[in-house]
Amino acid sequence: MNEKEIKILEAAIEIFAEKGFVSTSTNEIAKKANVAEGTIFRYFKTKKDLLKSIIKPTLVKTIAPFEMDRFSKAVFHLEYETFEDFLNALIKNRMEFAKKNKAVVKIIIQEMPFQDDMQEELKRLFKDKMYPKVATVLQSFIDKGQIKELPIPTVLRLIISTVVGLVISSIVLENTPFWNEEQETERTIEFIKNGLK
Amino acid sequence: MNEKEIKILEAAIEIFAEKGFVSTSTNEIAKKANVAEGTIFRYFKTKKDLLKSIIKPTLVKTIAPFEMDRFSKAVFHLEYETFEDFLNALIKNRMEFAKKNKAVVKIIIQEMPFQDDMQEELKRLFKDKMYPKVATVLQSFIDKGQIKELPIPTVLRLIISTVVGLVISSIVLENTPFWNEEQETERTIEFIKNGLK
Amino acid sequence: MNEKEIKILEAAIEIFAEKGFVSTSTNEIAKKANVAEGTIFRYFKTKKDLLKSIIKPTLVKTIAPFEMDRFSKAVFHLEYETFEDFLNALIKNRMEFAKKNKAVVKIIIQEMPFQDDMQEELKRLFKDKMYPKVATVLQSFIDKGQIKELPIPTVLRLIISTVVGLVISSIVLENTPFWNEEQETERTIEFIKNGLK
Amino acid sequence: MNEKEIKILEAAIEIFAEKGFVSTSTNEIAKKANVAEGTIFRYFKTKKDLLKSIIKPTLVKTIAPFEMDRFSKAVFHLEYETFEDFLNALIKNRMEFAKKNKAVVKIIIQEMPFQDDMQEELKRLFKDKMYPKVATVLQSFIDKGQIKELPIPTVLRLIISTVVGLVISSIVLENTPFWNEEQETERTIEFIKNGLK
DNA sequence: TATGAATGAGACTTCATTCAT
DNA sequence: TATGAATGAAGTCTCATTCAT
Repeated sequence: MNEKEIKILEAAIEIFAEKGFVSTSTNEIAKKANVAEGTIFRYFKTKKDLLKSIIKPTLVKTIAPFEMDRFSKAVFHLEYETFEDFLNALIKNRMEFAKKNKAVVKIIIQEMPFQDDMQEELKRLFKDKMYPKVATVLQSFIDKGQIKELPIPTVLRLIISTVVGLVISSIVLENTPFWNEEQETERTIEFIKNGLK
Repeated sequence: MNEKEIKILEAAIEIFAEKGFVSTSTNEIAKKANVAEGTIFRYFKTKKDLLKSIIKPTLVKTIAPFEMDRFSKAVFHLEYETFEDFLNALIKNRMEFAKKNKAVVKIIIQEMPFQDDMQEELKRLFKDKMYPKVATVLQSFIDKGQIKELPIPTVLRLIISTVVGLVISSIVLENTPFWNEEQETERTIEFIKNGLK
Repeated sequence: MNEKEIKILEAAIEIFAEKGFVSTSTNEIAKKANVAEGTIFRYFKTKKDLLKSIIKPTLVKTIAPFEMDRFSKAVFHLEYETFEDFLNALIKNRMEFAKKNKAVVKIIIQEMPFQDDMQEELKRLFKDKMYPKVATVLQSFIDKGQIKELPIPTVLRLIISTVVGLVISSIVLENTPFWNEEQETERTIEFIKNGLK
Repeated sequence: MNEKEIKILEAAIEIFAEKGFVSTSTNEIAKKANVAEGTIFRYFKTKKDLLKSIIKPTLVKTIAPFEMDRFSKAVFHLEYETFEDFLNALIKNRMEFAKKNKAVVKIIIQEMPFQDDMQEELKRLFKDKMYPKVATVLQSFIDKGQIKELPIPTVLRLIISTVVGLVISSIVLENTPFWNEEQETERTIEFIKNGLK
């Protein structure tokens, strides 16, 4: 990927995250990226296209691990004897990812509700790639009696709510004296584990 | 409040929720409200002002109960012997409110990150009106041994994450066969209760 | 029709005729019309729309007479004993119209080849409204032996070519010493009459 | 002439004819010609220059014959006893040329009204090279009594109108069942001949 | 010689806001 | 009080042209 293209993407990510997609002008992006406004449109057909080019890779990388072997080994390998080990691996991995991609994650959360086409894609990715694998693993823990007998979607909802809450808190409170990330992560894992026991 | 003013607010709420604040034109609002575009600016100095007029009352109503006696009686009265009873009252009350104000809640969630002045106000409201009361109640449950020894902010974060997740699921999945609200509410309460035990 | 709307139309007609549709900027039109650029778009949704609003009425007025009674009386009434009388009425009437609408006629001739939708409409108008009536009249002159036995489309092509040539010459050479309109019109009528005898 | 230059010219002719000069982008031409956009500007200083390079040779070739010996022999040689023979030679020759250069002829007709410099050149060519020769020939037919006593410009206007009408019809209706070229050419010659008798 | 990335002027269009009625 | 025509700033995007490679 071209150097200017990268600079444009970086500038766009930063400003989109700060002011939102619609409130960001291409002129502003160009200035921050140190390119001419026209240059943006050489690399991205439209402004919307630029947004997609930002969101899609991160979306894919968010979901993708669930279908890859290495991650499977890291997170979903059934050798994990306990639900707690699984939660540990899952949360730490996703937390790290979210913090590395803080700005893009913010953009995704904020713009997704207005981007119907991307919503569709996200749903598809989730249903086809992520859900089946996660469901299998969770079911195995239910079978082993480590999680209470609940519908998988309910279990998933509760886990996701809590983890997303953790991620957002971590992003918002990062670098404040109120936030001890390791400790809060431990507590969150404990909370979920007990909540589902 | 004038009839036209109400019609403008209603129209704005509906469109803001659907398309977002920036992507909604005052012309569109005027048409839906059946008033002239100029009329909007008679009641609301600017478009941003209209947004504030929508968000603020709901924000206040979201927080206000925590300082009012009747709600205090309903939710925070220390006569609640158990944490479960408290959670029950809290969640059901907030769920009902969120669903009654679905559109405005959506607007608040989506626009708040970009409205620094309102963020400030929200923080103030939270810190001054809501947090002290909630903290007291939660502390009382900790003292009684119904909740684990954890910092109040952590407890609050975990509860709020889970409840917000419930509210969003309820709004998104409302009227689909996948969603049995009463059941999911019960399960969520159970989850929090056990998670914090 | 509003005064500003008229001023915009007049300005657009003048500049379109001079520089062509694509080479005319809305900014230029606005300046000539003494309105703000945005005002143009209150009255005409797009620039293309403005073009249509210019072309269509003239197109209709060009064709319309052929279906109206008063003009029929003037041009097509079968009381015209001779083909020459008919030609006289036709040519003088159309010449006058073309000169009154010089600029718009120029625009139509120049832009029509690139406006597929209008071409379609023109074809329809011609086939449904104009051709049938003209064909009837021409046939009657053939039957009376005043015109040679030729296919109607051929007759029409020859007449139209010659008349359009006259109109263009008249527009181009107007106000030059080389042009004596009355004389040239007479000669053209004579030319057609003899050519088809 | 370089191979790339030719490919550029060919591509430009095709697209100019289809979409018009202003609506054609150099990028589009480059793609169709299979060259880089910059290459266009190596051979033609500006886009306008490219247009001129297309129009000029055809314009010259349109006029040139009138000053060349071989054509003079073919068309203007005074050995032609009759006006009809002359018309025959003229029309068939010009029809063939127009059809061979259909696209460029279309471009000339459409762009000439907006290109003042080329208009000037065309006028000059016409006045200096074409008119004198044609006038001489036409005068000879008038003298022989084969054409009515009319001013030469008028005669020329009537002939040109009719022939241009024939050429356009031929281009537009080419390959439709409505068009029998040979027949229509004969009828047109007959029309002019009788019209001027 | 040929390329094509980069430019920035300028195109069309939208929209919050004003103000005469 | 209510209107809606008018504004013009600002937005997205296109394109002929340049220039380093």
